[in-house]
Amino acid sequence: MFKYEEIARDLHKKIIDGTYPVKEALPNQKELGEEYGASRITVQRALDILAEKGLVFSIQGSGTYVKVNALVKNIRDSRADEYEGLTKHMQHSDEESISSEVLRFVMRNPTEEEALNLMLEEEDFIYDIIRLRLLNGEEYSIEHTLMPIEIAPGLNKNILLGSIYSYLMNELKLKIGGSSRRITAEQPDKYDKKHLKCSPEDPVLQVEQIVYLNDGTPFEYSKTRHRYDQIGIRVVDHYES
Amino acid sequence: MFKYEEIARDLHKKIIDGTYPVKEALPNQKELGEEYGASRITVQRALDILAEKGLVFSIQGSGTYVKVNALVKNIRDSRADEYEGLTKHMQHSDEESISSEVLRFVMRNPTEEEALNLMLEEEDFIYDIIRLRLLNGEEYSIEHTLMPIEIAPGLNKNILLGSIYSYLMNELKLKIGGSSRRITAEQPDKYDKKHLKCSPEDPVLQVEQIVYLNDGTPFEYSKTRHRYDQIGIRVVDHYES
DNA sequence: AAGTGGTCTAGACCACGCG
DNA sequence: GCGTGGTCTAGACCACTTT
Repeated sequence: MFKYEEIARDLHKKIIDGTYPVKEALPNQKELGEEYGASRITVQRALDILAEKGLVFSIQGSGTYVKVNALVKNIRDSRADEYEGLTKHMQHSDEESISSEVLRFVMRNPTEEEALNLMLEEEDFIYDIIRLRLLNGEEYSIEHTLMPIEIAPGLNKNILLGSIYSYLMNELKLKIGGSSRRITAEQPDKYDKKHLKCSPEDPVLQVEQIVYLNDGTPFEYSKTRHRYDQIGIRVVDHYES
Repeated sequence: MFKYEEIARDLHKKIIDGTYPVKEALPNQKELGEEYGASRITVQRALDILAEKGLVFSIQGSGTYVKVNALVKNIRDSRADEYEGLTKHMQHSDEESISSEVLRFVMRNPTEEEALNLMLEEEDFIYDIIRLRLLNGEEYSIEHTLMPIEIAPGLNKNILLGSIYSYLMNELKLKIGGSSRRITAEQPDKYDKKHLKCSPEDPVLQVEQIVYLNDGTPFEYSKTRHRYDQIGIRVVDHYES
């Protein structure tokens, strides 16, 4: 725990408990430095963190102020973030149970387009996985996942029944660096009708994504189709002034 | 233009032109400092910017490396960002023309839920605006926008025919601080069928959003419904290691 | 043990908002 | 003009990786 983190955490706390009320200015950087026994630069780093979280904003020549929606942010503190299929979303609520049904699990060569997306050659091998995801036993989404074998050797059906991600992160110690997603509404195809029990009028919310490791290597190209009445996707942005 | 920005820009250029190839380490911070006549801290700030953009990553004790997807990022350099209706998206392509049809433009009090979302009292007044957006004369989306009168006085039908945002930013000098969106797929309702010419099987991609000013004041609560075959929403994330 | 990035300081100057 | 935040420096120590 570094000093700038401690300061940020303490300021965050004081914003929530009302010590520094909404719309009001914080003490200036020099004063905060004295209060925490830190240099002004270190205080600035702490304030940068709070600005990143959307809690405060600074005006040069004037001061640093608490945003009027700072207390709302506290309810759901996140940036445009975490999608990664279903598993993580649900881990908060204990009541809900997730299970998977593996509809396909094969290895093959990628098509030209797939090779491009995963930065592979067409001679390389990938897993081709289709899973039906169930929430409390109810059809929820179909995940079609392509993954280079080289990155995730030893994938097996047992892992597919749980979370691929926790295998990659906890067992293989891979670090996820980011993702690029495209979200669309689609008409249901025959698989959606069969497995998600969609009627022809039930739209599907599709998330097409490429997920990258920390060093930028793409390791997953997937399309997930959700029943429209089961999910929405939340995105929170902060623009820098 | 600050020194750390110049350094970041120059390094960015050198990554793109191959001076610093993908997967390779950059010179260390001390050397970069000497090269640019800057202190190590300043170099670090420049590297932070590149890391934020997803171009490089650092390993303590080892070095700073170019991400293997750095060159791809260059194609579309953006964070999870800019949605704001239609206007901005399209301003790149000169061929396309956007027009609007104002279906509703009234003032009224907010409901309890709307007041909550816009941080208003139920006695305050809001604009209630519905616009049909056309791309090259073709139905594209329906935007339903609620906006506090106090923040955007003087809104008129002429402005609605163009971009509300450019009025707010250029005329009223407001600064946008961020947004919170929820993206869902929906069945078409009767308005979608009428104005977007949706058949009962044509899904709608809905974006519900609250947009905030720089100081955190919510100034727009809107729901935009798009024809599913006209748009997808792109989201790009970077996770901090 | 040597080299690298991460944190931190004290002090300086500048740009900007505000009265 | 004063006070504020924004940038920048030189130098220090620490944590970590690599050899």
